[in-house]
Order: sequence, then structure tokens, then C-alpha cells
Amino acid sequence: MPGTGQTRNTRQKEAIRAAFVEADRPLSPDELLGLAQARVGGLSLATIYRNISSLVEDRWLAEVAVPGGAMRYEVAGKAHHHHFQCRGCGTLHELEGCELRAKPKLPVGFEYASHELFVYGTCAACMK
Amino acid sequence: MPGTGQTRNTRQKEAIRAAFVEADRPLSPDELLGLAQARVGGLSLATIYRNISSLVEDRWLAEVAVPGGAMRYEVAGKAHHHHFQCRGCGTLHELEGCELRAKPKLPVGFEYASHELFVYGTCAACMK
DNA sequence: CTGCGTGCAAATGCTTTGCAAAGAC
DNA sequence: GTCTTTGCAAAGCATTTGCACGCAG
Repeated sequence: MPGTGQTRNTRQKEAIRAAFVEADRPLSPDELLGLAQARVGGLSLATIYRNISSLVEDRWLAEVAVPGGAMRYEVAGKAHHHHFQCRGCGTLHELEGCELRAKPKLPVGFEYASHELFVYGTCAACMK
Repeated sequence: MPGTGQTRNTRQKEAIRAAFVEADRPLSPDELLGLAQARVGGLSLATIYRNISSLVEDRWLAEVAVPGGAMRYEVAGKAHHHHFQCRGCGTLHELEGCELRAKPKLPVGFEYASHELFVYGTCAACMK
């Protein structure tokens, strides 16, 4: 049960945190595996998943659910923002601000809680 | 290979189409199984998936990818709209119109193509 | 030392596919 | 009767979990 006992700093967890800081965009477990393995060869996917869970519980990471894709994770604590997904390479990027005009009109009897906006297009790298 | 040979009208496919028309909201394969089995007992999940694929190819159904959830499908041919997901029961509902103020501002070098908005809250049935 | 974290492999859970039998036309 | 569609069961994938060993503290 993470959060109760000790939390040790392993090379693997260090590599994972570093990958998020350097990437500066939400990463999927697969993307993370590639980036973290560049630092710690032999790092396993199971370790990726376990550390992600741990970092989410510690609120160092936040989950970013993407329509029709694998879950992504980003460093937690950021202001309200949305995301852009590149149709070319599939990478997710942060967008600043929120272009929503007003709270959306809901059917009678429905109650609003929150919203998520996803923008699609082509990223700079894929435009070349 | 659907689309090439004959397409036969089976009780199963009829039940599936009827379920979509009656539900009047996007359905997941699981939800669809329940609704369609009420009409044709013993209908299998494999048949659900195969008919969904077939109906999507025929453009009678459209895919609705949901963040962090199973794919949903809705009757195709509707105008630009977005979706509401109930935090209580997980059902997806159609929303009319679009509250987006303007095309979102993207980082330099990025190109806009489209967007999707998801609204969360509580549906009328779960408010009781 | 103590026991948490890791790698491997097996186990899930959801979706897809192979195949023989049932059904549409 | 012919050829598509179905139901069942097995196969795929991505993610999760069990276990024995390795490493952090």
C-alpha cells in the first residue's frame, strides 16, 4: 500500500521523473518506457505502470484521459488547460487558456460539473 | 468482407439497429448487448462487435471515442455536436450546439484541424 | 539486515478471429 | 442450395498482479 510505508528512490523512478520533466508534455506508458529506458536500460513496462500509479497517488502526476487512446500522464499542479493531439504522430501537447464561451447548455434536469476540450491537427514536427 | 457481398437482414442486426434508434444516445458495445439481448436472447458479444463494424462501414453508425472509456457509437449523419457524460452512471448523451468561442490558439507551427468537447456532470436520472 | 521495488511471467479484461452450424434469400 | 451471419471458444493486446531476487536505507 503506497503512501503508508517508505518510498524509496530507485534509479528507475528517477529516470521516470526525469523523462516527464524533459518531455514537458503528457506521456503514455509506452512513450515513457522508451524515454526512461534511454536512462535505465532493461527497465520494464511493469515498473513503468507501478511507478505511474505511485506518482499519481503522490499527486506528482495527473492523469490525462484521451479519446480513443491510451491514458497519458503529466506533471500535476497546472492551471486549467486543455490538450492538442497531433494526427500525424499521436503525441499530446498542452494548450494554454480555454476558449469555452460559457458553461454548455445541458438538457433539463442535468447538472454541470466540468469539461474537457481536445483539439486535433498537426504538430510542428509533423508539418515539415 | 462487408460492403462487397450481400448484406442480410438478420434478427440480430435488426435488434441492434432498433436499440440505437430507441436509446437515442451513443451506446457502448456492453450497453448495446444488454439492450439488444432484450429483443434477441442469446445474442453474443461477438455479433455485437461484428455488426457495429459493419454498420460503421455502411456509415449508418459513427464512432464516438470517449476519454478513458470504451468506444461508443451513435446513428450517423448528425450536425456538429458534442457530448455529455454522467459521472454517476457513465452514460453518454448528445449536446446541441457548440460553445467554443473561436479556434483555439495553438503553439507556433501547429495547424488546427478539429476539436471535441466533453462535458461532465450528473444526468437527470442520477439526480433523483 | 529489513522489506520495498524490480524483472519476469502468468493472469486479467476487452476486443477480434477461426470454425462449424444455423439462417437468409 | 449457396453463401452470409451467428455462437462458442480460442487468440490478441494492453494493463495488472504474483513471486523470488536485488537494492535502498
